Amino acid sequence: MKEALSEADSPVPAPAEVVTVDPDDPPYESRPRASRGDDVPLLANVELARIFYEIGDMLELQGELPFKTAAYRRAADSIAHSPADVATAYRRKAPPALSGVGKAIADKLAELTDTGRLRFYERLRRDVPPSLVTLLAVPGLGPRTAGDLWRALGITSLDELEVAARAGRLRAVRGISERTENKIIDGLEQLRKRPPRRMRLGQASEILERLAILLGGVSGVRSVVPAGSYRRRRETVGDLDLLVETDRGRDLIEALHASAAVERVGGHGGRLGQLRTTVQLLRGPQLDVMTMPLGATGTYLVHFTGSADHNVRLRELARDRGWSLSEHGFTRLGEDGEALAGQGAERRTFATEEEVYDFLGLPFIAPELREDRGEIEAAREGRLPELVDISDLQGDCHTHSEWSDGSKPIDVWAEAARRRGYAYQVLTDHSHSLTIANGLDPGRVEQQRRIIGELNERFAREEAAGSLPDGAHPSGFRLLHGCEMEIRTDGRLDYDDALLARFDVVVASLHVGRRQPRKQLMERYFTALRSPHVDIIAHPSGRKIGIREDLDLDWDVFYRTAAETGTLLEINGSDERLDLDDRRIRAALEAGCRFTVDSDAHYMSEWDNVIWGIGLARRGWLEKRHVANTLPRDEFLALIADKPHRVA
DNA sequence: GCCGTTTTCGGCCCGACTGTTTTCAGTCG
Repeated sequence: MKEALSEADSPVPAPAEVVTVDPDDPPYESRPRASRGDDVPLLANVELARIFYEIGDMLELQGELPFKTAAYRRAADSIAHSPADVATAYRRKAPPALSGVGKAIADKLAELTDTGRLRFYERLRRDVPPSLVTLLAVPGLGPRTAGDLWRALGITSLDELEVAARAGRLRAVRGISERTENKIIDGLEQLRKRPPRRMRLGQASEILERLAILLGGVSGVRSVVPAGSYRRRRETVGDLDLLVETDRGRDLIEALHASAAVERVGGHGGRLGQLRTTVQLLRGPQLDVMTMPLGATGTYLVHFTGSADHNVRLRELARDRGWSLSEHGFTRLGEDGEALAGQGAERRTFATEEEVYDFLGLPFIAPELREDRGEIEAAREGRLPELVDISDLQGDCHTHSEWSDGSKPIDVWAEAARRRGYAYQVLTDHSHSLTIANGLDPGRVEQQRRIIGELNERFAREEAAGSLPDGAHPSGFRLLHGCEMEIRTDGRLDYDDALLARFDVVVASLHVGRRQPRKQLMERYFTALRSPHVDIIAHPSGRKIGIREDLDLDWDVFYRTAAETGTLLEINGSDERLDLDDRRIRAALEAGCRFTVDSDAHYMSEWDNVIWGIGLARRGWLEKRHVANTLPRDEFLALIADKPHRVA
């Protein structure tokens, strides 16, 4: 079940920081619960989830029943992915219905939010050394063996493990040979050398495209499909997965192994005409390649796209209908509930994913939704969203020219955007207080406006004369004058109202003073949200994945204020931002917010960031009507002009 | 520990690979 662990979205503080045990504090049992209450800090969903993941790990190390440990992890998944703020809801005595959370875990959640502590968890941490959990990161070392090593040799940390392994002491434990011992030493070295790092979507895409061209050229190959978390558009990608439809699997595997892109061949095997191999790419990630039989790719695509949790649900559904589901297809279950084996077994395979879902009585579920976050129920009840699509975008509301920190002159952007087929693009150079990005003072804003006006006049003349460039939008193109206005540390906006009123679109954001306390940050955002001129808040959380943490905000209040004032929230498609993230998009949607999906392009190559933005929007269950820049130009401008503009 | 238009008890997802072992358990995706 490392699978479930690695799927946890973002790192959270070490548990030691979450549950504080003060030696001078009277023991919990002696304090009446009511005396704690509101001064207990509320834990974020990821922090709560982390505790339950860890409980699952520790129980497993203790040798607890697998179903019990799995139950804790399922509950942790549910908490981590809940759009509601779980701790706040519990504090308000209105716990949300979370699948996998029954009485026992609900009680633990109540205790945690009420007192900031969990006695069960504290006891476990006394019984099972918390550092033992770190052993599970060693490739090939699972909870069973780690628990055995701890009980037999008292090993509780990576350092102790290494010392014992090098001294040849591990093989004293039953089930561990010299060979296994060496494998553990290898695993430890791998762990040191290559810390597990997930790739950004853009990096994954580049590698996958190259490989798809390589493999697509091998004879017998009919299609190459990237699968796994990349296809689901998770915000970062670990290993890469490629599915190849071919009847000449051996040729394919040989071609891959012979490629200069491959540093090391891990392993390969397969059966039922389906082959697979794992390779280490040169200066790159690990790649799994699986072949699919011609014309029967449906269950393979479903299986290797995942997520693990989604697949579990599908297999349960299959089971209910008397079938066992695997990547190879459906197999009829016998009287005893076991899949029938051998020649006589009834098997079903399908050419497409649509047919696989149909066989299970479900409509097609888009890859971005396959996380077991309610999509199965929604599919069953016919209320899956009609997801927004990249082809719905009519314009981009966040781009930079060389006037601030972008790369090209204004007219070059405008011409290229026109040929790209957009109906509009908003030029949003930085405002003057952001001097590091060469922000524009009011004088330069006026100059910019004149240039944009002249360009648009020329476009209008050309359209009237019927001379549109190749690829142009049928309704023509206009460059809209906007800005990315800094919300200053003292809470003031960077331009005055008179100047702001003259922009077509005002995007506000916050780059400096990120470490201010929550109250101050919220005040700054309130000023922008309540301004009649601010249309969009760009990259609201301010995070950079793996580099910079989120701003400390009261998110529920933020969403509510955005919805009330009709301020749009940006989904920034830059693959190092991806901000808002999918969980926040869903929460904001429930609060009644509306969105834009933007590239934040500084270079033209970054225009395609909207692909990741749309992926994220789809993971957040957004439909076309929720995304403002899917509107035709006139409607978009009317919406912007008329704030508030809430979703009906 | 969770969960139920076949159940409040008895189930709970699938297959491949690996290693240690003579028939299976642990790990992984």
